[in-house]
Amino acid sequence: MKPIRIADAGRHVGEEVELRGWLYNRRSKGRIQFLILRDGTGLMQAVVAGDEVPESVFAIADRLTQESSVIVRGSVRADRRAPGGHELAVTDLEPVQVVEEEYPIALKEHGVDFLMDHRHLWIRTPRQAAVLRVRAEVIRAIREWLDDNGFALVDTPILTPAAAEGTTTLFTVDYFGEPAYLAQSGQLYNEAAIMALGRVYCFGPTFRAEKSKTRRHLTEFWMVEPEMAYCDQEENQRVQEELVAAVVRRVLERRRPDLEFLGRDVSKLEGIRPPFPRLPYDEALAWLEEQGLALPWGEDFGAPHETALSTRFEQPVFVTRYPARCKAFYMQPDPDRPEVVLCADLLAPEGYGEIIGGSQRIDDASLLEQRIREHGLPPEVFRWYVDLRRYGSVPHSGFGLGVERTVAWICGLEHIREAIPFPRLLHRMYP
RNA sequence: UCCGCGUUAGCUCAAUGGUAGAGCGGCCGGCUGUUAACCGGUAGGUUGCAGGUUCGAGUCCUGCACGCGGAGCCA
Repeated sequence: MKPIRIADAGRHVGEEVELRGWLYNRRSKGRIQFLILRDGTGLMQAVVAGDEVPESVFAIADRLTQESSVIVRGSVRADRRAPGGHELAVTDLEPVQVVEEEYPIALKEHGVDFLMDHRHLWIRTPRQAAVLRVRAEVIRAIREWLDDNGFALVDTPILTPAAAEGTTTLFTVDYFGEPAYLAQSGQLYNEAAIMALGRVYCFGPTFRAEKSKTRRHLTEFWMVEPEMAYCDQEENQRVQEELVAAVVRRVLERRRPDLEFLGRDVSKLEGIRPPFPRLPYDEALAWLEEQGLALPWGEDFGAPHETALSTRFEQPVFVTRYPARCKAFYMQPDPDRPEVVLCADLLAPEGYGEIIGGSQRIDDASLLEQRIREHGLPPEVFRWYVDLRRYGSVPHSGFGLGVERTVAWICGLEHIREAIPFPRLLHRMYP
């Protein structure tokens, strides 16, 4: 008998098939039982009718408990009463492991802390599984778009000798008696790699030891960082908007049922289309002041400012040309206004806020050395980085896109912690 | 690190300073179209920890631990 997956059940109406999965729920009504099965691709109801199966099969069904693993055989039929429109008329049941203990996660509301303690089981629930499928599609879409547009994947190190930006707190590890740090960015290495390969990206976990307690922060998160030689900030932003639009389009194409299950208003995503609006920092500041959120020039936006800006447009918005003093040391000054840098943060709409930070990088060796000094960074650690400006330096740009923030936006999640299978938070390392 | 809130049954939550309860889940029973099914029965507690006030503390006070929400920082 042919094993099928629930997502494909609609193509097998009238056929005898086999489903291999887990019991999500069981509703028993005397001599008829409704087994709600899940297999990772979806949910499907299997009907065990007392007058259609042997007593032994009915008894097995009666003993099945929540999350027991089971193989079910029967014929697929359309039925309006079934969730999803079709169901399995069971002829045979093969329990693989019957859960003997009480399953911790009831099909009722639970608190976040309890669910996070049981994250290894929580991910089985339809909502969490839908988010994880969307996440997988987001990552696949990013990689495909970059691969198809001339970017080479370059894997940058996780263990690094020093801070990339000198600002954020890093996790320290013992490296044979010497301190080493978990990478918070692959960008600096990417800048070396583009001089070899032209356009590259790294895609991996990054680590920030910041004691952040917000819905937008994890201590371990995934970031894709494209970097491009012979590329100015204008082109950098065009690449960003094309990539983001392509990812949204792809998720709508392939994971629309998951988005709808999550209750996402997909019309908002369907409207995402480049070009995205550009908003210079100075104009953003003026607009924020009108909104009663005044900020002195030179300050970076706080959470309320970012949220306000990201609800102003239907599209993601580029906030450009920040003051140099609130940005990283490697950013290229605007030749017309050296007090601002050629950079942009991309803020997702609907209040989601920053999903990308990008900039044109300094390509002059002596200016870069000056900035390293000004930021109090150890010059010897950055020697190789300055070298890149000595041997065939070119204008170049790049950006970093936060995977979990992007997934949270696309799925419409309240909190970033549901956008990664096993989140690492300030007070959470388990499971 | 700062501000605010919280911690009572497996889970979600009630309980004027006066006998610790409900719903869900578990277990037993009933029901042939359920939709987080429903109906009846039943078991289940060191009220986060340590002190204090009081005739009496889940409730008031002090300290601690843990968590949640937000801020700062950032993707």
